[in-house]
Amino acid sequence: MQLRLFDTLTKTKRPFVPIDAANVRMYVCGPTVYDFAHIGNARPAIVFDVLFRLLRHVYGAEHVTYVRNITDVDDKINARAARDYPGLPLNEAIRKVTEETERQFHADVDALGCLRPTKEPRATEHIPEMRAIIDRLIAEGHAYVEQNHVLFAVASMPAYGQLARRSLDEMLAGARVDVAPYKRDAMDFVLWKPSKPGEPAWPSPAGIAVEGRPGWHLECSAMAWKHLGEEFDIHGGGIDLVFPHHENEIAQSCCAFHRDHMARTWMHNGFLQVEGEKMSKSLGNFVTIRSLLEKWPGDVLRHQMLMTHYRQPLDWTEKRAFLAMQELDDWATLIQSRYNFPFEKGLDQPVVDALEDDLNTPNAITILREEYSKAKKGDRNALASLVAGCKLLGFSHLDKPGLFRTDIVALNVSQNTSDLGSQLTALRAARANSAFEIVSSIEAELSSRGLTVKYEPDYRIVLLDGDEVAAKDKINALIAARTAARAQKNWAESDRIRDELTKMGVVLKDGKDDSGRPVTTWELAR
RNA sequence: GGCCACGUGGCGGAGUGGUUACGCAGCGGUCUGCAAAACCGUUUACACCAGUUCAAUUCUGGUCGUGGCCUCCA
Repeated sequence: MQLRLFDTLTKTKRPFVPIDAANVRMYVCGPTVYDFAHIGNARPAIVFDVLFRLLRHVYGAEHVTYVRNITDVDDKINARAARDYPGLPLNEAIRKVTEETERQFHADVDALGCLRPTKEPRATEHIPEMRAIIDRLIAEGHAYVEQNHVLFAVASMPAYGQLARRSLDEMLAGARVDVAPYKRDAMDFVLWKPSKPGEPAWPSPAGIAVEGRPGWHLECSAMAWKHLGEEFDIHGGGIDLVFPHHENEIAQSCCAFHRDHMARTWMHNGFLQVEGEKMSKSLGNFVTIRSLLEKWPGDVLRHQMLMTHYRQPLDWTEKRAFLAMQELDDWATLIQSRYNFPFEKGLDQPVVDALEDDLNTPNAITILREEYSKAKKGDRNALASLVAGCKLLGFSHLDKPGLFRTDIVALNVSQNTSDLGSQLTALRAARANSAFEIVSSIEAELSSRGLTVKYEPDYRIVLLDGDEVAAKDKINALIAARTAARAQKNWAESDRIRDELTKMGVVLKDGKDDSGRPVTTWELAR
């Protein structure tokens, strides 16, 4: 099957043909580094990571270049720097803010299982490229200088508005913003603007006396040009970037380089809501990736994202996260019990086919469910396909036992085990993400309740309010007593013992071994 | 106000001009002393109204609802 992608510019799903199959080039708009990334930011990171993995699979890992920029010059960064480091010179404070935020961003997307892009250019390292683009645009009448600003003249580009599918007339009719006095046309946008005193500043283009800094849209044109060339294959980002950001990138790059296209394919992921509401600071539901990673393993958040097609709207809910965790837990439990890592054969073509159909991850997951079902019945090939498919989708912790499971042993029945469940979930996620401060704080709280946390070699976490060996002995003794009672058909005693174990958080499963003899196994309640 | 998406069974979520999506939950069954687990089977759907068509959940128009962009928020 041939890779097909939906292109926002033409609004069609069509075969993807790279300009150069030996170097497939993709650009995705990255974060502006001034604050923790929120769950909405996680969506493009994960979506385009899957595309990156797919492209690497199809064209070879060494034949794909994925560039995701870091915007490190921005008004909000300046404001944050001034707020957080009032004592420092602004430029130094800005550096602290951007470095810290970038570090945090990387930790977050790493935990979500995203591969690092091939290149992560920073805007401030591409001022010469931006200046070069500005010079070209001015020389050719696509941009003009006015009151120390450089502005792009949208009237100079007939195709302006093509991506967003709105004409200049429509935009002017719908405009709700006062037009800045230095603009010739209401829709003209800033390529360069003067810096305020103390702000980051670079020498301005000819005709401007004061130093200045670039406009946001220009940064991406410059970085894409530098690292991917004048024209490349795929440009991605959130759907809210279509206008004006991507529209303006197209205007800048196409006019500067005399190209009909900046990118051959434009891809946009749908918007994300949280618990049915728009995420906003004013509503108090601004959810950071970091805060979710304290409760859920990164793979669970990834699975939850991929359950929905990337172009659909997605509602992030706790309930859905739980579904995602339950399914991954089932898969991981099966894989760990039967699979010898690192065995990496058996990638299932239907999974690849699903992804090649405009990144249809929900269908890919459906196929993995079929493989899971077959693997449960002993099909080794299906098991290998499940593992390989999970790997292609970027699930990175399915080989770590117990990662998704909550294990409780509360020997003292007075403990409230339902509360312990959420504590253990948080503890497990924190360990998975190396958030050791959080681990310590949870351990301390549990300790204050007289509970000891034990980390089993098989990654299970066991909570004890007594001696561990004694706990297991007690469980085994109770099971043995129950087995004896059952042998004598003393059902009352058998059920009494089972109830006692249930109160301890131990769930019994009666089965038979290979030779047909009755065997009772137990697991800890979820 | 202008432009653009989305609206599928209890929940999540694909897809298609006529044919079982799938997962969770539910229900029934098998197995179990009972229960749990496991396995098998299975009910419920395409927001509303009109149109095109032999046939529409799928195409077209309208209505309602939700959301996005037009304010350097993915």
